[in-house]
Amino acid sequence: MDHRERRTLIADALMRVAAERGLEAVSLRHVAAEAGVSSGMVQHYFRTRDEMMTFALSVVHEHHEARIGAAIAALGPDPAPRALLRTMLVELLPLDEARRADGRVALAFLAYTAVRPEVAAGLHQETVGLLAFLAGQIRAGRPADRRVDPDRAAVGLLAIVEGLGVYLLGGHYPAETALAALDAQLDLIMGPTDVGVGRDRD
Amino acid sequence: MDHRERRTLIADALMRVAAERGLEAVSLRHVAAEAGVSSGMVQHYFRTRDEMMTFALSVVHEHHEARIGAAIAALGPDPAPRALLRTMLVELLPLDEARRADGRVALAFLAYTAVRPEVAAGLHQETVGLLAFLAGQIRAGRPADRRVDPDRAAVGLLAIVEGLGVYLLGGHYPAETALAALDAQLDLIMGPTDVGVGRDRD
DNA sequence: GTTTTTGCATTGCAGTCGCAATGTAAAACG
DNA sequence: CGTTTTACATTGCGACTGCAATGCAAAAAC
Repeated sequence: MDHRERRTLIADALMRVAAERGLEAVSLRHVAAEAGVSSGMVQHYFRTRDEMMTFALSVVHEHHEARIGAAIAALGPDPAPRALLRTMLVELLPLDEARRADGRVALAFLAYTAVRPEVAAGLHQETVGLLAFLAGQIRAGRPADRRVDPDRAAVGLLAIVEGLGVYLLGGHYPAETALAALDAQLDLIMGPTDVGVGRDRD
Repeated sequence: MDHRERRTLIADALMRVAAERGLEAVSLRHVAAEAGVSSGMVQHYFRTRDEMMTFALSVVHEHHEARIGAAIAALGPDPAPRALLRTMLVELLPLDEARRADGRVALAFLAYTAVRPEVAAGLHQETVGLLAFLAGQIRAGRPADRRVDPDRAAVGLLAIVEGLGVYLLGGHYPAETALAALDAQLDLIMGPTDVGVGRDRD
């Protein structure tokens, strides 16, 4: 079993602890117990707690990307921009328990990095990439009569998803409300859809 | 000096600690030191740490409402719905250091309550009230030709502000980007404005 | 073979934590 | 007046923290 794999195993345990009891309950001993290993081993793979946290953050990042990639792949080749966007963004919402767990961890890390700006560089990169992709899809799928700036719309769309995620995690709304809001936003940006989205391009 | 006032004083110190070093640095001793009092006094006013946290959360909530109230009051009587909305929502964005500090605390509490659902009831109430107000303003200010559902639009608008706030706190974008996205969203919901309408501040 | 390195486990330590217990001075009260 | 209550301050304790140090068996290198 190689180094990276072990670290990931530990980071997964960290995320389970964080999802259940919050980041402040993440200690070397708790993580070790959750992973079913000795705390010495955790220390062997991460020399400091911060190193462990940073690595776990990168794992969250990978989960994120993997989820998006899988959702896109499941759409088949050449998906309509609107369908692609919706699929991606819905995937980012914490609608089931698995994504809720990831979401709680991500939220906790958000608060964590807000006070440790030096760790947040990776998150920043991810945001920029996502934004560019969203803007591209909006540009491709927006009807000609709409005067929306794709870049601004992308920022707004991503912010909506983030915000909805936060409110969902807080249990402030049910899933349908969030989905309705997301669809309404897509309508606003890309025009209301008829049946058979994006089939009628010329 | 009365009970409530003392508690608020301590809660303010708590928020300063939380804004600078995160909620995990909030301990009885740190808060006491920051407030310039003995830790025994803190304990006298809050029997447990959780009680202190919960009270501080309610103070954050009050700050929030006070800020919004002041912003609205500053607009004078009978403001245009769009201007009112924009003023309110801009006020919620962490654009200066004071609001950034509040925002960091709010974000930390968000992560905190995500794992302690029993504490989050107050936040829920606030959200519901805000949503109803936003929906009312959208309904009042939306041009007749737009087919937007005010309730969904309100959810979206609030989510955008929350999301933008999160990204601003993370330093992922500059203030102008967030403001541009907010204005673009208001354009989408309420129709594009002519030059000079509510576009000229902050 | 021996030696060195690797991969972990165990132990220990200084520091911090929440919180209870206790002390004390002033205020309120009868 | 004495007594009780309030408003703090101080001390202490057991639990927990990150982390260094050390131990130790197996693998790798020589």
